[in-house]
Amino acid sequence: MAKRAQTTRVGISDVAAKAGVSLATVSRVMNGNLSVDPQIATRVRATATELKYQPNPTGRNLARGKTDTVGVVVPDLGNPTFQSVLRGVSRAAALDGYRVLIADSSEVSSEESILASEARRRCDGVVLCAPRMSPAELEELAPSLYPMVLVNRTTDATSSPSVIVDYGKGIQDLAAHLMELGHTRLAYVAGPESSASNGLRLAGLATFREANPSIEIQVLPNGSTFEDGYNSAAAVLDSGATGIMAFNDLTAMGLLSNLNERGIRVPAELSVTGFDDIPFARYTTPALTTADVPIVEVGEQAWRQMRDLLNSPEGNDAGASTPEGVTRTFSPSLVVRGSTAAPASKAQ
Amino acid sequence: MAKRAQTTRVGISDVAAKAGVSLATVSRVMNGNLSVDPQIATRVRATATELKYQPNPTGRNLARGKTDTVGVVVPDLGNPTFQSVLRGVSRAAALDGYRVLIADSSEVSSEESILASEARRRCDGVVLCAPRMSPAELEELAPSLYPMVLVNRTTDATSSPSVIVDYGKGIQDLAAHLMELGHTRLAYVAGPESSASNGLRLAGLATFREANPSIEIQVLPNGSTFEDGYNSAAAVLDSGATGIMAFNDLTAMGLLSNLNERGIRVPAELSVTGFDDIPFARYTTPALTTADVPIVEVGEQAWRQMRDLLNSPEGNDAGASTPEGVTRTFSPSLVVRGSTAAPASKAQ
DNA sequence: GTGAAAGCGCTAACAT
DNA sequence: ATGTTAGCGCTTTCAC
Repeated sequence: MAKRAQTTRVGISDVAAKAGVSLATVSRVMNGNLSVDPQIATRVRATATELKYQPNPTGRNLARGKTDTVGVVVPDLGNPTFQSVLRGVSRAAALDGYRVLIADSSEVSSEESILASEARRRCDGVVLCAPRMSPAELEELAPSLYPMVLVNRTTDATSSPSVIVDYGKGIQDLAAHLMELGHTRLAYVAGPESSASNGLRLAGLATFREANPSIEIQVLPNGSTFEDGYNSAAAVLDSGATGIMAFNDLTAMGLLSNLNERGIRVPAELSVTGFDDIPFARYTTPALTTADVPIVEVGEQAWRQMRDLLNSPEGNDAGASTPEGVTRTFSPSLVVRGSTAAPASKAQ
Repeated sequence: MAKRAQTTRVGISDVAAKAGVSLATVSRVMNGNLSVDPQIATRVRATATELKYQPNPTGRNLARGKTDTVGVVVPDLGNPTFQSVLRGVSRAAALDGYRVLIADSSEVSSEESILASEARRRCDGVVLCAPRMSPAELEELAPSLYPMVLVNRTTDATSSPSVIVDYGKGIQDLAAHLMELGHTRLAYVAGPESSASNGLRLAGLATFREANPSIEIQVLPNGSTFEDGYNSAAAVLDSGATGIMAFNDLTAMGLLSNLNERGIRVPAELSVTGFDDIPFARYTTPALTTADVPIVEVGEQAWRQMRDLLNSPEGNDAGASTPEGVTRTFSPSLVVRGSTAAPASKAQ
């Protein structure tokens, strides 16, 4: 037990005593239960205010079997994408009276499962961003994490809802844009190989290739940072392509920077596109044509899916078979700015 | 009570029964209490693993009177500064087995106090980032938030520890750098008036002025975004100053962008400095001279202060008078790059 | 070294 | 409409 050297923390019983009612009544009043005499309710509320009584959430949590908290598991809190997802979840959840507990695995993927389970135990559900986790591991983990909402991936194990960004469509839109401009030789400056969203872009390009056999698309292995983009310039120039699709805005900006130093004019000699539409994209010289990814909305939607799960009749216990296999897809939207134009001489 | 339509959640009693010991023993084993016979301990652990038993944190929290969770209150999760503080706290706290609960007031300062109190009740302590909260409100709130650590501000009410960035020193370093370069007419393109860190920069400049009466420093009211910086160009040029200190890197970059469009050469005609040293700062043209703010470290330090408070003999109850009035200050460090140089003709 | 039992602060049957 | 009471799942005295 807890024979604590307690100071003066006000508990529900203090209020009950002072207001001359039972604990249950105080509890009812505090929870807005209408079945309390208005007069008494008022008196109890006054007493609570006077005593500065604030219900202890832990006690409540234990009694109600829920915490009004949702966990958000991310591989890296330094990554703008996950920061935005987190923000989206946090704000949307707050509107429903829920809070967010963070679980940052700091890129240590071996800890991811443990972290996620831990978070799940402390919360009513988990929003999982685990792009690198193997499908097998995810499948094994999924049941114990229910209710769970997946971001940017799906799983068959449990029919957990997913919120995903259609990176494949985004890159296709970009490729189509370049094609329509008259480019016939394109190059994709790829992201990290381990990146799931890079895989999605690659798949999108494969689709595009099939539909447009006349267009050449080279894939140039690269990374995800500004510097990676900067360092890709030589390969880009060697490729002979006139339409360059960078993995994201950051690499596009790095590329732009190097190209500028070399005196290569964009978009006159080379068209360049980014991906994400980060705030800076509009301020590069020239302003960057890119695909806007509504990532905060992804977080908001993830919360909504979670809320539906939490409110579903199935209840929130582990293992149960569940109905909600919903996948919500967000499509990036093409944002045309100054970094793309018709190719210099060639086609068109 | 809770006559729940419970499914098969494994509790401590299940383990106790199956292992043929008492609840207390299982608890002791799970908590690494050495006073348990090694043989029994092993058996209990095996049973726990077999049953996939995981202690319920809520029950633990209630019994122990603590949650192993710290709340981080921020005015805006979209602001890179707070994102970094959050990240610093989260990672440092994780190393000590603590988790982070987010409270994002979404700039609604009227909710800030309530949010902070709410967070405090759910957690063992609170890291408060509330730059706009009035000193009076903070003073009133502080006692009920204990243990609390303040970021970028102090209060006298409770002697809560603070972790602050010395923006005043940073801007003075920048001014001194320009002065040493030979500039005698400086201009500070200010941030938002409501910004506390802007006030700190202003105060730093006042100090600098006193120490260096021969240097002229104009203050040009402005904002905090890239666009604000862009739009400040006219005023900057009108000022006649040759050394320009922007509120932060973003506004510096906006200014740079406009200056570039006008064909004004930096640093040949005008020297420009930023503040923060965001990752992009090194990639502008020319690369930005700025003051690096170790903001993630601020978050980490905030956690350490919190940990000290949590471990202090005073215990973590409200109202108690406490010893720790420690303020930890981080000084920005000057980062000289290409955007500053000796003035064209004038002095030197 | 181990178990029995008393809580931690609250909610929710159930009875009145 | 209100009170009584039995828990929620765990920790921790206290006695053995």
